[in-house]
Amino acid sequence: MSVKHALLALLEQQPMYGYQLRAEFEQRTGTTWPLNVGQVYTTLTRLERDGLAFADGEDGEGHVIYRITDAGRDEVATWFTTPVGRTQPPRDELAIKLALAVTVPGVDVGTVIQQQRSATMAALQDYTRLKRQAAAGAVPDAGADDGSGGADLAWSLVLDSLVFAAEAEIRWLDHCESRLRRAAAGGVGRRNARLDEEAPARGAR
Amino acid sequence: MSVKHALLALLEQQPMYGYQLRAEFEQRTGTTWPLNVGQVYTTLTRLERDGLAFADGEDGEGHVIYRITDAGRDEVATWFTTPVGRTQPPRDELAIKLALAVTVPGVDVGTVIQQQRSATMAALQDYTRLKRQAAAGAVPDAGADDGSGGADLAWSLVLDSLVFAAEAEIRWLDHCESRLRRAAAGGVGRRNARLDEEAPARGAR
DNA sequence: CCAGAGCATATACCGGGTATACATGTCCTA
DNA sequence: TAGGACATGTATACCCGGTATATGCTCTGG
Repeated sequence: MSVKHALLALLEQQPMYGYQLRAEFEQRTGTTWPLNVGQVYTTLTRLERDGLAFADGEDGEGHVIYRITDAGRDEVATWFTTPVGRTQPPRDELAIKLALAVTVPGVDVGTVIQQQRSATMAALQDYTRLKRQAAAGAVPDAGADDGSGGADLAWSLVLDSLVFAAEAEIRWLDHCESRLRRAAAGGVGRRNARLDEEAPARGAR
Repeated sequence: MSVKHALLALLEQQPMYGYQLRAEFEQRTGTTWPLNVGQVYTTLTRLERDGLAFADGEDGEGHVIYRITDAGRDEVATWFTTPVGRTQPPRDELAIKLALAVTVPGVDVGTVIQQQRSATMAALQDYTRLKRQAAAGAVPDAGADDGSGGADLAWSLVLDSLVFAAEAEIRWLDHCESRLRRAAAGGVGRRNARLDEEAPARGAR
């Protein structure tokens, strides 16, 4: 639901049309999560259906202008005041992959971990390179108002978020490696982590 | 695509029926990501459509047994050997929320951050509590094979992944707070972060 | 005997996300 | 100046992930 609420928050700031909403969104999140235009319009349709926004005619250039409603303003307020994530974290593909790699025989978990670490470290370098670019491109000192409304700061914070997540991923991979080594050395769970055949038939019932 | 590949990996280990696949999946990921049964069957249908698995009659109890194909085995192999995430990381709702909170006037970013930190720390405590339970429930020393096939180890690693992610989130929130404080003190971007009205009209064109 | 619970399969439905169609306007250039 | 490339702008078709629900079945306890 993040796109829906993000669009609502932008509409709260100012009435806008679809294409403009995409531009504003991407100005704040940069190249991280390019927003497909189609999704903007479908989301706007749903927002109108749910009474959170409505198309309010056209401006001078023929753009369909959307406005937020009072219900929409309430929705934005609750979105900002309600923390996210405590219920069900989104499925983590890497965690699922490793959980399967550990339990399914015939998979070399060590290689999976090593390759993933390399890829994540490469991504980390990309992020730091992007951060350098962003720092260079930013206005060194915009006295009163540079017109960006802090969009470059937001984009920088998003980048930091990716960096922190990638670093945590690498730490977790190291942690998995050492735990697997310990398990292989000790008595418990010395199977898997190497290709050993003949899995016992163990159904659910 | 993580569910699709996870089911394929399970089918590579052994032919199974739908309900059994869900049980095997949840045994490895615990209560983290409960898998809806319906998704299993729709995914199986798609797997059959794409030639990665096929329904191979019934077993004694009348269960529809699915088998993996050679193409499916290839798919699993490439899944395990190809790292994940370098292309487009999944949308992070929290990052989007904060990016919007920073750029949209009238939002108290400090409160958003503080509330989120509290919620994340609560989740962190839940995770460590679950880890204690898992450690207590695990077989202390299963000499040869406890029949779980390392499912408890996988579930424990998944939990660790959640812990690492939550810790990184908290670190990022602290980082955001200090950056915002610095921005508020310095010259650049002293707007936002406080409710100041009268946003200048700045459209995309 | 039957009410409820767990097992098992299947389908309807919605939201997220991508690709694509289509139309307009602008700008560059052969 | 005609035309091609390109950005702007809106809209729709389509697939996949995810949830809820319908429908049987078996087993068990009161």
